[in-house]
Amino acid sequence: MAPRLREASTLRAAPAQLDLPRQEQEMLQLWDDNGVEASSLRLGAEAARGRGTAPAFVFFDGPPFATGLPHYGHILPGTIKDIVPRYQSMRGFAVERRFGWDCHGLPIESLVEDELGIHGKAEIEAHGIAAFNAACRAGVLRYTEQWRKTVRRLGRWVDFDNDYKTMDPGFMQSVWWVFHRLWADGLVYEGHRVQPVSPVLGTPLSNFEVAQGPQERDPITRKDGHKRRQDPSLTVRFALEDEDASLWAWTTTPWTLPSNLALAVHPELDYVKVRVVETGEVAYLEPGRLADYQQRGKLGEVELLATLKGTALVGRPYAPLFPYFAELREKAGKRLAFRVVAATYVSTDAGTGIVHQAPAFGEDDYEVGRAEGLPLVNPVSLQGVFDARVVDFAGQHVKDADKGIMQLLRARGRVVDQDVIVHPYPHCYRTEEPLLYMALSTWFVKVEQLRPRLVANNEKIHWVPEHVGTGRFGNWLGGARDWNVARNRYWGTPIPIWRCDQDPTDVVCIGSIAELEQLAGLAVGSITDLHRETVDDVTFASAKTPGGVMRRVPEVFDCWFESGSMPYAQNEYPINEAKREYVENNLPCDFIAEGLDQTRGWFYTLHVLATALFDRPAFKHVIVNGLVLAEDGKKMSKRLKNYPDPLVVVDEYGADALRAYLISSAAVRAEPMRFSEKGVRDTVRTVILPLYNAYNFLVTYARADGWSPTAEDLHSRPGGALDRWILSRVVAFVDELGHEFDGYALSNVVPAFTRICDDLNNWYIRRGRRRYWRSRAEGDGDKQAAYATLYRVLVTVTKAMAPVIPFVTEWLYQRLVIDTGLGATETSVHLSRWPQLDPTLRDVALEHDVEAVRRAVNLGLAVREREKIAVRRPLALVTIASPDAQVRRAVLEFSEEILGELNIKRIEVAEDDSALCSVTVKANFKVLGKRLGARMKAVAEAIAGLDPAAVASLQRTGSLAMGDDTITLDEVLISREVLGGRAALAGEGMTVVLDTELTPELRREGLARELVNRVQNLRKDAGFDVSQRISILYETAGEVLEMLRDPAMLELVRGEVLAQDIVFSSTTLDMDAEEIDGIEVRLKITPYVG
RNA sequence: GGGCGUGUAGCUCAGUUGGUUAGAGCGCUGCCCUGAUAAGGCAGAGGUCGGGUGUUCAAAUCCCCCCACGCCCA
Repeated sequence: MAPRLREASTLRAAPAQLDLPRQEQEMLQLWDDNGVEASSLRLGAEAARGRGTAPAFVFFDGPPFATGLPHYGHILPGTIKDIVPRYQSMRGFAVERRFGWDCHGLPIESLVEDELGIHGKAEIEAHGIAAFNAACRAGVLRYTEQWRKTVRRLGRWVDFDNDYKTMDPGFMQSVWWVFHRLWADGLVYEGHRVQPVSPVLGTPLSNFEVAQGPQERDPITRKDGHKRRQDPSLTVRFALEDEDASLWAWTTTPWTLPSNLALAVHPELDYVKVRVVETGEVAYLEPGRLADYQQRGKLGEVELLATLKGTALVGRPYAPLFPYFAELREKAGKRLAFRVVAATYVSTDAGTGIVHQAPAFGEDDYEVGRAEGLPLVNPVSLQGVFDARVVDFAGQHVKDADKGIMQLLRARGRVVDQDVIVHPYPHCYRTEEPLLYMALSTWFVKVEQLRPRLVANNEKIHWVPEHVGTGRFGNWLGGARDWNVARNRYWGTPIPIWRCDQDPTDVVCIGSIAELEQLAGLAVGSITDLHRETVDDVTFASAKTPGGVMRRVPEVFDCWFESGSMPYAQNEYPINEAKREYVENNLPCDFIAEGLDQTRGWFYTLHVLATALFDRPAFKHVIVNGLVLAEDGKKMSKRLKNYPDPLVVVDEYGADALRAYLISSAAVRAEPMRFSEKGVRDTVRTVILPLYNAYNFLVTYARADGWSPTAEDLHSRPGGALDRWILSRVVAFVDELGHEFDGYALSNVVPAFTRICDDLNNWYIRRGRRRYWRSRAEGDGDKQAAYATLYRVLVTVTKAMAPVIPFVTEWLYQRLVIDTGLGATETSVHLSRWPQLDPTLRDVALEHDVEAVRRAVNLGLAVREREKIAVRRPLALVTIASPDAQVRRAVLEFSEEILGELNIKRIEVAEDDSALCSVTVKANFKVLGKRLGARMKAVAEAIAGLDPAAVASLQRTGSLAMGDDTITLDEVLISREVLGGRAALAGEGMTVVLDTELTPELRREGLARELVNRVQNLRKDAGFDVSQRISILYETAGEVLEMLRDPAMLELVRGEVLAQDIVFSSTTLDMDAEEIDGIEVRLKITPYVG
């Protein structure tokens, strides 16, 4: 097949100046102008509505909080969330990609509180829930335009127009449906949880809010903690009722003592009964703690009366410190409170080893109380004020009451020791006042009961990396606790539970708007929103309690409950009948991707709800990414400004480079990565430019030759070894890439790409260069094969990489395929199909051959380096010796490449290298160790000491008797070392020897090549086009002058540098002075004007 | 305090079921090549494999302890 030459090429000229960010902007414009993104997204949306023909690949996008700006923590998962759907689209699937917004919750409420200048329950309610929520609604989407801009600029295709918002009534109604289903299945109950309360705000705080509070680094342990504060350190005696002795207990919160209901001991620990010599008091406590009190001078001499295990104390009754709850002492004739209980959390780090229990005021206390059947006594309001039951301190703030409580106890002789302690303690993030922990009523989902199903369903999920699923997530599921889904907040989906004002046990759960309208006697369609300001006022008559009015409980949902409901709620399931089937058919979804921090967040809530509702996992494949840290290894911080703005980075280096950089990092394997701008810059050089350069080469010569690609060029089967080799490599590359994409192993993609670029640029093009320069002979089939193969390789690699680097691949595709009219019907690489190559193009043996050849070349170049012989200087002969027949064949097949790379005239191959090398033999530990075990050491020494004759025999016959053993050839490793005094090197499977003898002819040619080099440098400096013909004026002397008088050499120089004439001149002044082997050469080159 | 992960060259990371002299890319230094490249090639320097024990003929790899860092939980 002859190339069609001398016509104008259909390939557009490459731009003089490469400007990747500008090209990306042009591609964005192109996608907009041609509706490319929209068309890809439309396919997915159609599949979601049950229309369209392509099968659906279902992707769920986790909703970010709409109150922050996008940063690298979003860009990394965003890139992953773009690559996979792009790949699946090219594979022929329709991928719906709806962006989601997490609109509810504390972040926006906090912002609005700041903006309105109001804080806490009382102020918000005074302001009005309707007004407060209106402010949240108005403010929550403030950054959506910036998100859209950033996401678009990064090349992520996602549907913003058809987005979902957790504050949409349809979404919220589905959340109600989800909760109602759980309710109907008996998975919801009302219970208590000990929560931190900010008394000034009068509200419980979330963990998130607690973490916003003051954080100090402990000067000694260097651990981050809460703010340090001074608290009382009080040791109190509790009088036993069955013995004239007391139990000593320690507390830093005297205000919890009025609510004391029990004392806890560790059942396994030893306790002592002692008599204090000074006072005669008999007391129980843990001996190590006793010693501590003595050491600190708090206690004098004691007399040991007995030693006993904690279990021996369990059940013993003591007198209540205060009378307030004394009636709880017994219930139905059985001791209920004021007794010793066992608890394994009791430690000997501080206190007495006997721990005061107030079940309402501590997590551990609460659990112990629950296990022991103790009642829950909480005489403290959310404002931190004692109620009437604590008669002596009623109306006082608990922290203020501490002093009075201590005075009272001291007056009654109950205080063993009073001191102060400085310790870290959580404080309110707004008021900086200490938080109080107290048990509050809330609503729970019974997750503990679901554990076995959660674990079983997790086994169906493909986690990347695997250990997150088996380790972190799996462990978390195995120990999952019941989920507190209620929050005492305002801007959220209200919990749809209505309770009777007469009978608190009379409750109903509402599952839809229609149901509520019907119960409340409202017109169908009259409720158009579900936020608190709308539904809090909806009441109806109790069905059970005559005269009772049903009112909604005040709480809203944890916003994680909403995001976990996203698979159903984004499609308004099950109310929206049009999408019902789609939702049901596509559970679990195919793919999600988020950060490691979502293990307890979105991953978990999706999984819990999918298991509870459908007993299925929520997703099939998940990629978990790690945290993106700043270059200094610290968290990225706006305040520290320790990272560059993403949009600035993109404007400087392009989104492709940023994407390729992120996707190649450890962060796609859930490990933390350090972001560095330099890393992005290097990615331009090592990833983007190699592909562009290969393209640039093709275009340069195709245009010079007037070559244009045809559709056949994408299917031809070239005969030449070099062409067959690169096609084989491309087949391998596409296979590898497809395998990585299919396995969601994105971190391997870019390394595979750089390998194929290396093969293409540094071997295929480099070795094939001259095929493109030859004269424009008609009927030059090899030239056509060269163009066609290079073209095909570029198109294939471009398509294969399109999901990862969508801009430069589109730019190339437009030039390679669309411009040349070969684009079939699609207008974008992203609407084309993933490359599918004929697998018979793969030739593994050929790939091995080229590896051996490249090894031989490297050895040859290393010899030249060592011998200090420049590659420019031709040599006469290279000998490659190898016992491997395959290597020898490969060397002969590619002798032209070897000779060209090494600049040598002739090649010889040899089988026997024994004259060149000494052979050393070593045991192959891996093979032999398995067989010999402990005898390994001795045999290895014997093998190392074998004489050359024995080694030769082993090589010849394949085995050798050694004492009692017989070793075989594959049980040893033979290495070669070139004998001294030769220009040779031995490598894996071969020895390369150079003949360094220089004949006068070789010497002359070397000088000619030097001259060519000087002229080429001048051409480049002058900026001449590669096909520009030139005239040369020169002045020189000696050997160089002699060389130029040799017609053959003159011709060589002329041909290499495209010189029309080479003329000696001693007159021109503005010549460049060069030097070759100490001889001055003065040169002037000018464009040839024919 | 618990769970999970990480610790290997100046930097970013590979390192299979334990097995020869621990590798790659980038960076650095030197040399070289260039009729595409914002390039490329060859070589060199640079490692107590976080520390310590143990198991083994043999440990970066397996056990135990410790240290540091990260995330989540408490």
